[in-house]
Amino acid sequence: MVDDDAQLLRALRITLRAAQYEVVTATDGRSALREAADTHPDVVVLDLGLPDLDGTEVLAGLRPWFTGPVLVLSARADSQDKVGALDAGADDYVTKPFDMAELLARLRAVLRRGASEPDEPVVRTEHFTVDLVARQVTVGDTVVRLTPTEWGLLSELVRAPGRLVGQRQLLQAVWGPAYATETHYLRVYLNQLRRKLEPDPAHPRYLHTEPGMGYRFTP
Amino acid sequence: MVDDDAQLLRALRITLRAAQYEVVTATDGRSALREAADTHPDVVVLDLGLPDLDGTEVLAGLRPWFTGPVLVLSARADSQDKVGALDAGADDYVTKPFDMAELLARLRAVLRRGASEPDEPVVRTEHFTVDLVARQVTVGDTVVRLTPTEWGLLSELVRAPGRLVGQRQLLQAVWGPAYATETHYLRVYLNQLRRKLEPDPAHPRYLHTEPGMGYRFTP
DNA sequence: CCCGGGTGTCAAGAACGGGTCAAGACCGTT
DNA sequence: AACGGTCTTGACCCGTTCTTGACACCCGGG
Repeated sequence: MVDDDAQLLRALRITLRAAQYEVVTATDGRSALREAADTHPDVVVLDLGLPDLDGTEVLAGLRPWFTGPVLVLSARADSQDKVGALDAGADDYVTKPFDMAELLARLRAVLRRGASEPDEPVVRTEHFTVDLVARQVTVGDTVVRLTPTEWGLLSELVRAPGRLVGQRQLLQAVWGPAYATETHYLRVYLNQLRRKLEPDPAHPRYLHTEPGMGYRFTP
Repeated sequence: MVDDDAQLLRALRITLRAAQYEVVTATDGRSALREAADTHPDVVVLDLGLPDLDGTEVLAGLRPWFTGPVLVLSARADSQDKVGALDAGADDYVTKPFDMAELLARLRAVLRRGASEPDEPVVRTEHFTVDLVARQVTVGDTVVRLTPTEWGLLSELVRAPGRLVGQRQLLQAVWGPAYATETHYLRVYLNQLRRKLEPDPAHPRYLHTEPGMGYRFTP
């Protein structure tokens, strides 16, 4: 739970405890990010109005590696704000003041969607490591520079280790919904990624192609 | 999209079409359930105020088999109603009147979470395993590559363990409605699947033929 | 005994999708 | 205005996959 209002924090903590949740709190953005990285929570409840960082910045800091649900609280009811937060990675947006029973129900709803994988901020293989938080890739001991597009593609694949990611899904995530059929882009950029990361780019060991379906990162 | 207000339905359809969604509509609960079963949508937007069935009844009819997200619309802002709908399996709850941009953002948010399946997504037999989420098939210890068509066929069969799946149903699901009579395809691809999966392809143990009817996967 | 519907099996050409390279378009910076 | 990096687009070759046709088989009924 991240909120700068100690009053509200206390009330929430009591209610959530009573509902059998374990609660960790933070009152500003920086400590929120630190706590999240330390405790690996199942869900984050985040107030947008924080003293140090903007709420969306916290969201942006969380999202590269945190795959669990984030429920945003905010005093602002403007739909601009809602769209911004949701597109920044929030799973739900509740405006203050809110009904406690509704918040709990929404928490149950987002948690129901599976708290599946344990989140790892850093993905390692024998040949390279991908640091989702620092946005940095290391091959052997040397840091490799990736372009924004290359990074977007790689992080999308690396976040689903072993799972097949459909080409449509990749295109929509990296380029946007309008590019869902531009499969050519994928070939070009996968090629570049393999040349930068694979020990033998011609015979990929980590970034596999599943013809007609998509691509798969195999750790 | 399920709503009895034709006006709203039309507006939504236009907006969603523009955003590259394919839209199927229904104006009452019963036809909504029928359409959903026929078209297997990725997401359902459901108005709670319907002429025939109560919205929660539709939700209850959907949830036993529909694993995708359901976004509920309602004129009622009471938090009792919200809690009820969310606990009945809704993924989000939006009160009318709503801002279109917000609805789209919430749609993106629930779709981003993907079609996570609550039931066991891995089907195992003594000789091979089918991981429906990772889209991977393993025979013994080795991973077997399937073509898109082979995978489509296999997943359709494996999703109904022990049950007979009609030829027409298979063809429509994998090749599309226009191919409902091309039973030859089934023979060719079942043959390939058996050669890849069965211990003795000539005497299938898992992928059985029911002459004149269809095929059956027996775990 | 033959016949016909439905099935299993094989193979070949066509169609498709993928890898690769490089030139041009685009963008922000200097 | 020039520059560097990045993204988009086009062209080519290649392997795979899909489609289609041919033929053998099994099994019941005439």
